[in-house]
Amino acid sequence: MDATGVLLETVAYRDLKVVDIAREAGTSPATFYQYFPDVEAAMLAMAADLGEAWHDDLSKLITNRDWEGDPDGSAHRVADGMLEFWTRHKSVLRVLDMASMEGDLRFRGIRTNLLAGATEALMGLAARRDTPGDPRASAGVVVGMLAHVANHQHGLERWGVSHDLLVETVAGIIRRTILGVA
Amino acid sequence: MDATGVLLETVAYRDLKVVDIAREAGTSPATFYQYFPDVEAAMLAMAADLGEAWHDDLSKLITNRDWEGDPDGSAHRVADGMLEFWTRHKSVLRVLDMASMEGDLRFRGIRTNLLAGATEALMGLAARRDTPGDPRASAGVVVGMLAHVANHQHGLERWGVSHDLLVETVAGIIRRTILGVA
DNA sequence: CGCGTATCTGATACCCCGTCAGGTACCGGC
DNA sequence: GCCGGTACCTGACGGGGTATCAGATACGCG
Repeated sequence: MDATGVLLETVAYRDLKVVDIAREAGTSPATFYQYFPDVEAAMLAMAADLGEAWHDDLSKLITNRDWEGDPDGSAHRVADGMLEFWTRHKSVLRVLDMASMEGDLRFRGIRTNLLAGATEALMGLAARRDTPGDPRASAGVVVGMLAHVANHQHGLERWGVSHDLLVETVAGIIRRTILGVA
Repeated sequence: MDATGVLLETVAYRDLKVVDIAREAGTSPATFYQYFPDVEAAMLAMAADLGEAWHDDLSKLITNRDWEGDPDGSAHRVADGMLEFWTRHKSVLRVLDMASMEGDLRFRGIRTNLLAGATEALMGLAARRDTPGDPRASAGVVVGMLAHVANHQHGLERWGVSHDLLVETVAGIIRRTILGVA
């Protein structure tokens, strides 16, 4: 799995071969097949691990905030934290995202669970503050936006939107959509 | 390219083989290679076609609106139109998205160009109305959000967010982020 | 030392990739 | 009707990745 992660940093998922993973891990392809039936299974395991490890942290990122006293700073902290998390694990999250889009139910389950912590925290926040609009839909869309922006961060920067400006903009949307504060 | 499109509806990009495309097109693999050096090149061509065909339509979707008289309805119309467009071409757009995430500059160029019409239209709208926040960043993030929501529409529906509610929520974010109307 | 268990790997059948030389169809000039 | 040109298609093949299995190797334990 480590070797898979390393290769995924530089190689497109489509071109990720068992032979290369085995070579990177200093072993033979046959050994790989003792642990996983195919590359997809290895990715599934990596995604599951990531979900396990971060489910709680992501929800804490939202709940451990003083939303009443400092809504603006809190929104910033959340935006920044999510972007940072996504950047750190982008290669795995990319595959997770793509497989979910393609309708793979196992990956989608992991993705839903990984984001559930964050989404439910935002949902509760929106409900408690009586923000107009459906809390579930708002939270889901906001989390999705965060994921997408994180994935295309590099593209947006090339297009002339700096990291700070991005955080600023995303924080604004969180504030207005979840907290209902202009 | 038609055969590729058909297969992409049911098969993951990772598992899209030249043999299958050739079979679907009722020809031999060697024929495929007369037109494209590999599967990626075929996808590139399909994405480019899509960009060509929709660049203008997507910007018209935004500019052909009575934003002053009916901001709410206009935002709805835009949200719905983008989601519909994405749904119609989801298989190609999925690949476009993924390749862009993975840093492929050719795909990213096409994606930027495809979205440029819509993004610039929103940018102009935000600038004209003196909406707080950077117009470029706001427009970029909003368009990204639309793309992401469209890609994960099915997942959100499974999670309990109906299509109508999604359009409603997204329209709200457009209204507040671009128009500055609560 | 000897046995059981766990782990690894060389060898292999199969499939897909990408290329080339050589076919086939069509067309315009004679 | 023949003929040469052009465009397009394909069978055949070397190269390489996939997935499997039988057999080798390492290790723990009485």
